[in-house]
Amino acid sequence: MATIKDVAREAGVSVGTVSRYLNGVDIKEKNKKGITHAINKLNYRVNPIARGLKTNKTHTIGVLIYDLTSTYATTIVKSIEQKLFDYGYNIFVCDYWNNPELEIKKANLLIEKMVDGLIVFPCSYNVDYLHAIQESGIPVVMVNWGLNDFKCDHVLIDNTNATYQAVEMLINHNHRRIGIINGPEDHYIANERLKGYKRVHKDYNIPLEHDLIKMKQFDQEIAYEAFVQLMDLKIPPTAIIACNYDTTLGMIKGLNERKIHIPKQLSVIGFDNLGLSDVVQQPLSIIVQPTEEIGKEVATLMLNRLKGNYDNFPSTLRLKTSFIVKNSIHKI
Amino acid sequence: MATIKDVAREAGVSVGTVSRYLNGVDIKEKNKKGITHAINKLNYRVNPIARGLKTNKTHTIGVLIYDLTSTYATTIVKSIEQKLFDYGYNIFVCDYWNNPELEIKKANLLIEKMVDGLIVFPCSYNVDYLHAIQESGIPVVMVNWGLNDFKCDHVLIDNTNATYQAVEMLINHNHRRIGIINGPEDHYIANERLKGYKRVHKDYNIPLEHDLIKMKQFDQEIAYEAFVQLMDLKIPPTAIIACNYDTTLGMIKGLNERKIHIPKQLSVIGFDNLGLSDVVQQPLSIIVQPTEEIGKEVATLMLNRLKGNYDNFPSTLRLKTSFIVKNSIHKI
DNA sequence: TTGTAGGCGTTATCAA
DNA sequence: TTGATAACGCCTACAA
Repeated sequence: MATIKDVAREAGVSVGTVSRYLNGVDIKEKNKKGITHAINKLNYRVNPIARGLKTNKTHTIGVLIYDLTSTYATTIVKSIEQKLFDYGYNIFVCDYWNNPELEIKKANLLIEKMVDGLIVFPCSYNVDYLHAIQESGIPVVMVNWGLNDFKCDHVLIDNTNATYQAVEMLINHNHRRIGIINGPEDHYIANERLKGYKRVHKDYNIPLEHDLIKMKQFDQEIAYEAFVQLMDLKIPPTAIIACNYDTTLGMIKGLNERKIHIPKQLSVIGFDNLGLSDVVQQPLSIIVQPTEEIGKEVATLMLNRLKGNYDNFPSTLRLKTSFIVKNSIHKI
Repeated sequence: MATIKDVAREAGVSVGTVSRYLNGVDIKEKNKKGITHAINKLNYRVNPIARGLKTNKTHTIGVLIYDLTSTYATTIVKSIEQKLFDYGYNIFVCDYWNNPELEIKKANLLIEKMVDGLIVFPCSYNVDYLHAIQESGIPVVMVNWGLNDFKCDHVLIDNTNATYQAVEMLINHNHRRIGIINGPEDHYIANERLKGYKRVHKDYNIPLEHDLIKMKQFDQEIAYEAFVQLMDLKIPPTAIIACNYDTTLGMIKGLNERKIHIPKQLSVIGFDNLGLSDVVQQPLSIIVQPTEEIGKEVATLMLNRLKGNYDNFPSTLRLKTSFIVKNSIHKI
């Protein structure tokens, strides 16, 4: 591999001149020519490792996600990458398999690799490790995860309103027994979405019924079981809302297995439209997140912080969801 | 950030001793204690960038995939990562959005970041760029993509047999007009899978019918259109096989839309079981790839090459698919 | 077994 | 504007 030294020798100038040229500093036209010639001849490319050693910048952003096979996460990551790439950054995706211990380990790995910034999709509140990272000057942006004690930039969606509006529609169709299949209570997203469910019940003076609220896991199989439990209640719900993609899939599995007709026998609302909407046979109303936009905002925020622009830090962007209404909601 | 120098000073030894300790060379017990103490006190961590500058090793493997949101690819990548991580390597996932130009760009980015090895999921034959990479001593492992002119390690699945056996089962159920929804002919995987389809027709003396063979794109929407075309034939097929996950989804969309009963009205076989099997209402026989095993083999191969073990290079592993048979095949 | 010092490929400072 | 040279943090002869 040719080094800057070789180029300098070949071009008959000093390494300083070559380095300056490489970094966009103006040099004599004549030298410029000689250097580009030498670079081409030697097929020289800068060594970003060596450069990083000196500049402490790698132009690489670490992205820490809970699961690489989560289409929700990868859809957003794709959008993040697209934008960052346009600005000369590339990303380093790490997956921590929903394991908080691994999360810390991998975060440190990323830091060791000298990423210039860190984008995190958390799935627990064990994010103390981010303190040190942020304090060491590395910008941290969190995706769809709220935190009270730790100050960093956030891009969220309006989880509470999303479920509020969806359930409100069910209520307006005279549903009173509405089941909810959700993640665990100590999960930020699950909790926010539960809030919407509760709030709209309160606003419409409908008493909450514990049996109808399934705070389980954001997991297809477990959601399926929750669905079965709901339908096996002495008085089953007349409508069910699933609170993320996996729980929606679990619910669909249950619908298929029990051959429940939508919307005659049951009204349903799902969450996240990640490709399966065409595959399910029955109509399905879906709460949709602006994944593309989320990614863009995350990237923009990160790029600002990297430039040293810390305007209104910590900033919290909250994006609106939309609601695709299909014939899955029945008036009773 | 504390450096090795700081540790040395704190422990009252030389940097050489600290470095040796860090790299597993035996040193005096007393010094060992002093150094570990200093390391803890200063919260010192080696700087892999600096180390990499010296050793030319980053313990990072680049993974180049065509699309980050492809569950097929990420499922395999996850398995790759799992294994590599156990051996002290981590991965750097890059997505080239099915764009051969970007593919080259991103590959070079990865190389610049000094990855020790490169794992590629190609989607075209424009892989000349890999020549130079491999010749520079960086091991390259290719996933499910065959190549005649370029020698590198491969992990494949037995694409041809997969479709052969599936179509054979249809034939044994007396189907003679079997539609196939597949990717483009210049796509390695599509082509291999087409071969199986053709071969079994030949072996059973069934003439091929051009109208039944849809070499389109591995894309849900386009596959849906192909499905419609097949069903709109004057004499539609009695059975259809879809040749990857996306085409399977497209086919299912068509089935739903036309309310075609499986297997009474049509026998169908899909490809790749990536979460959809529970979601579709109708029974679906599926050709399944051993994604976990593919990832493991890719990682193992890579680890060997990294160790300098180039036994039987280039090696081509071909893994068997399995076939989940459900009630989607009707005897006529 | 340990310390010293040179070098990995850059950037950045300082004179010239 | 340029060249020489000292860092950056680590590894590794070589000498002690």
